[in-house]
Amino acid sequence: MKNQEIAAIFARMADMLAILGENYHRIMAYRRAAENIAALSRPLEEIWQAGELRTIPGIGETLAAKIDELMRTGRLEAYEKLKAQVPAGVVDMLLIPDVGPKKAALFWQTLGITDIEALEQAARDGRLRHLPGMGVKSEEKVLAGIAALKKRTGRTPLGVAWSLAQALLEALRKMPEVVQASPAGSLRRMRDTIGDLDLLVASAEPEAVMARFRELPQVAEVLLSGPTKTSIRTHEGIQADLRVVEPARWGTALQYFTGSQAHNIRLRGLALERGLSLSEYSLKREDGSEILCPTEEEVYAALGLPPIPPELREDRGEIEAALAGRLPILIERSQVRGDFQFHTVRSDGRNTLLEMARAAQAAGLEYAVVTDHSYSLGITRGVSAAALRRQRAEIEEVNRLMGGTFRLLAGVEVEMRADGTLDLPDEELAGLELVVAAIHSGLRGERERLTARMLAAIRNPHVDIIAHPTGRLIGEREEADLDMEAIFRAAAEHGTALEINGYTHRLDLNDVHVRRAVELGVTLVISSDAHDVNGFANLAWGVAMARRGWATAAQVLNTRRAEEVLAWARSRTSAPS
DNA sequence: GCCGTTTTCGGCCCGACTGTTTTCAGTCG
Repeated sequence: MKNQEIAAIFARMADMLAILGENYHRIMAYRRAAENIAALSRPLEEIWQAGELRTIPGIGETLAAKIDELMRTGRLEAYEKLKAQVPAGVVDMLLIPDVGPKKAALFWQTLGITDIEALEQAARDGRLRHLPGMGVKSEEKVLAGIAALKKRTGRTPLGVAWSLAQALLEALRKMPEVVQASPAGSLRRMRDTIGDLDLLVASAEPEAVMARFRELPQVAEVLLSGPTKTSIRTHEGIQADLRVVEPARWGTALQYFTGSQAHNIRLRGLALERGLSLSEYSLKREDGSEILCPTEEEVYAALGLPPIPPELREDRGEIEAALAGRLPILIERSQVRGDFQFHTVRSDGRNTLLEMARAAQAAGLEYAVVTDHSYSLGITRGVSAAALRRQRAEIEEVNRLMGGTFRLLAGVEVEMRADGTLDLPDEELAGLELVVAAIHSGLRGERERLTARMLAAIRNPHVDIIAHPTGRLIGEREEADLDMEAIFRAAAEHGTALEINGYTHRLDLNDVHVRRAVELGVTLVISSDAHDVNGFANLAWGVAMARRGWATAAQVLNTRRAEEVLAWARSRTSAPS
């Protein structure tokens, strides 16, 4: 069984236990286990086979036994029992905003409601308002929540959320009462997808800021608003939460509001060990006196920790690494010298080679690899072998025009065909400076064949880089069913680089995959996959995935100069495979 | 259910907002 499947079972069990009114901490234990399993960079099955389940944080004797049962039999008796007790539709009610385990249980136990449709009908009939703790307003909230659930679009890709947030932050920074404004939450941690936009403001006049915020043109609906916290929904249907704090409390507030929740819980535990209570307002001593932290660094320092980059704050070992003085020095966007995938009008891009070269240089790059699609990819206009040779002359011309300040490298995004071969002959590939290989079709294929197709490309000495390895498209297509562990090991063995594609809807490899690739010593490249002159901005999202995967500059090819990259590619092609 | 150079039992992060309530429960992050 896959990590995500087992994590989902434990998360579902936590929901069912909560509805049954079980001990809160027992429920949390299931949730923590689910989160930690979902975040594992290795297959749980491997850890199970090695008998090392108990090394996973949050997995003790009982849960280890449950995982063992799932791995051996494919089912879990305790889970089956819970499913027999709690109707699935009642668990689904937890998806409704403002409906939690207590209310779901109330509707189920008192009115016999066992799915969302029946709940909606009961609310319309005015049957919820008479329940204990309910009223007319709560009944309306249930209806509004069901409506919101029905039109919910899911999570938003980082790059899309980022620009929406920037617009709100710019508006906030223009307000005279605002001292400082920052993204927080998963946005600041640069998760690949974002639920709500979390924004933090420092101001001595929170009510004035809230009033102005509610009136911004981006606001479609005010969901709740108090003196320190306001939630709105934008016209795009995305929720934004604004918190306002005094400037003197900025550090604790930014730390708290950035999360993740799991990271914060660990930090608060560390604080308690030192006789301190950490909240978004301050560190409080046992005598009630407060330590104010205007900066985040002071919060971490007070707990005996170096500053931890937001991208690492997931409780995936960063606290242990920080305590041991072994935090990685993460790659930064400013260290990126080149780009390894972009397209021009020759395939499905919108700009010419020269326009793209100038845009890449304006984005701070020294070089970029031209990677128009090869011929067989039906959905785009691909380049034939002959067109590729003509493009080579164009590249040289553009390089002359750029006057030595910027360099295009001759490459291609060559298609891996279903039979594992590439759709350009070896002699054509040999004439290129860099070869990027990718799969665009048949991604729903069966695991063994698809993996074999990837491995064949990884072993091909002409192939330098595998583009967007899992093929996922956020919100549209799941990752292909691939043996990623085998792919990482083969890439490490053959020195083939794997791409972190920064295109907003790809972000592929994602953070968890990057982490495993880094552990296994795989060489990585970050690509913008730009299809027009604005596309080089995508490099920032690729860098974000690299950082979330604990990648340092040394492991990412983009930090090397063009000549070093070419030397790397030549050494690969000449090496025996 | 997990976890421990304070404990193998007794803890387990902390606070805002809303709505239903005369002091708090539920939800959310």
